[in-house]
Amino acid sequence: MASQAEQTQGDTMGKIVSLCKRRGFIFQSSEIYGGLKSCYDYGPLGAELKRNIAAEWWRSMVYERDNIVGLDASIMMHPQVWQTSGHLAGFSDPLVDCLNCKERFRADKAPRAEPGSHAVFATGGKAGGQKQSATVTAKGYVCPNCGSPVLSDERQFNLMFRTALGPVDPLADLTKELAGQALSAEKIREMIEEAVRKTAVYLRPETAQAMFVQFLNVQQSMAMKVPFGIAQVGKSFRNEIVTEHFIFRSCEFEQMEMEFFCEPGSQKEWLEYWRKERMAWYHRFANSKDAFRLRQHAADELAHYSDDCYDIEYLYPWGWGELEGIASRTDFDLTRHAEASGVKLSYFDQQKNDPATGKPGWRYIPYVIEPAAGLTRSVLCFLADAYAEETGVDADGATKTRVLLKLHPRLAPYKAAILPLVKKDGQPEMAMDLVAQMRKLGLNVSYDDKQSIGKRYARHDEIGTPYCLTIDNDSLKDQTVTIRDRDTAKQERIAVAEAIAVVQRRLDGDV
RNA sequence: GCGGGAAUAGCUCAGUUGGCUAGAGCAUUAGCCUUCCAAGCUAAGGGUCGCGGGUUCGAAUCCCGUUUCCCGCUCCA
Repeated sequence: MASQAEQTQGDTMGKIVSLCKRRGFIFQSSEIYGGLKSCYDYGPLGAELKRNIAAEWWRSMVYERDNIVGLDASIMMHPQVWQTSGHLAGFSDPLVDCLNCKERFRADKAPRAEPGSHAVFATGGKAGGQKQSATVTAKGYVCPNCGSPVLSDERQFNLMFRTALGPVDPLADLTKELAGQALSAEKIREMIEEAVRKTAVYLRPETAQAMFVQFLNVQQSMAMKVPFGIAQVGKSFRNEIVTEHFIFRSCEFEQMEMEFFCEPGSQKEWLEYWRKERMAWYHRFANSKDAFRLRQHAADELAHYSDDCYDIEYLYPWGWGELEGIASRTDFDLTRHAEASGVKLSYFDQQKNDPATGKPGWRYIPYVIEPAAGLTRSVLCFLADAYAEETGVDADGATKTRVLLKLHPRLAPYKAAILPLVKKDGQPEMAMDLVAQMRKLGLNVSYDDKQSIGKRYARHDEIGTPYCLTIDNDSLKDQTVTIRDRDTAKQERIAVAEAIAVVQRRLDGDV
């Protein structure tokens, strides 16, 4: 439910949230029990919208290309995957945040310093900042990055959801062992951690790692030649500290990621290529092209594995926010997994000469460009982009506001609504016959004979149905219908067969 | 995680210093009527006022806790 604050602050977001609930797009999870933080359910129409977005992504990434194939990996993976990727740090080792340079580090690995002494560091943490000094606290260490002693508390901190694989309670034996023993909190913590770790598995915090781990299987089974990509759509889970903006930042979310493996040295041009491709994809389905922008990460903003990165940002109702990250991940992931697993995750190109030796045949670890899009965020983005209000005058001369979702026909839950003008005189029968014809063609259409024709038009405007085909008495005589366009509300009378063709053309046409 | 705000019917909201059986519009359902943009008539269903305690003769209203949402910090491998 939208709050007062949201209503007063510019209530586009509130209106979207309200429409989502009223029209069956998105509900809060477990609402009858008071709701569960940051969890949302996609209702009948939201499920369609999300599926359609994912299907269009898949079509443009996989079906329309020779060199990209799909993957649908398990959400739980071997814990070593997360050890290697670096996601696992923090469960057993307390982490500390530097309040000066924002570095997060392990307390036990930090440089020691005498408590009470003065530590000198640069403000902002990077070269060029002003020199400053502060007293080293009782912690007895400073930030490994900038040397500042101004630090957060030590915290057991991890964004991953941890669970146990196997039905045996990992704490059963430990409980017996601990009962009656007088141990320090640290010791108990350590013992619990050790017991839990034996059966611990994690819900993936990103889908990407599966593409790296299955790199060889995919490459060999499909005889892929570099450059090639592996695409995946699926759920990921992160224990976000702050969840916000409806479905924008939630602990359970859905990603559309593609790892594109290319020759070392070619990453810059591929990054450029994917940046353009992905922006064009959003533009193809959106009304407001200006609401999308590309933002390059600053050098100090880049993740440790990345040598360049762009975000595609969207102008959400509350401001610019991330929609997709397109990162140049170098050979970091494959190299790390190769080292940790002992499996050679490399590629051999017989056509090329090894640049180091000049001899025929080049074995290398591919570089990776990763366009990682948020499917959940795309749902919100396309809803916001489609939301429109038009003020007009109704039949009685009163001012009316028409709410409509100008969704691209490919994304719209229903491709058309088939409406008998009145519920008699054979009109419902003819309408249902038309519905059957269109469903046979694979079109998701809606039959609707509830209430007045005006209300039905309004309802379908609000859920983004691009066309309404209305059956009246003339339809029965000459096999015509009126076809109404959602965005213009204009109607014309055409033959039934032509109406079906119009709907199909918009779907097959210039998307 | 910190600070602030909010929660009354499916939606948007009223509800006075604590006081009658908690209301309205829209939406929903049934019937009638209707030949093109939220029409009309008749009737019906739907709320233990987010949840749990407390104060009181009496709580939607006051107090405490809690859940969820929003805003601002913070965080975001």
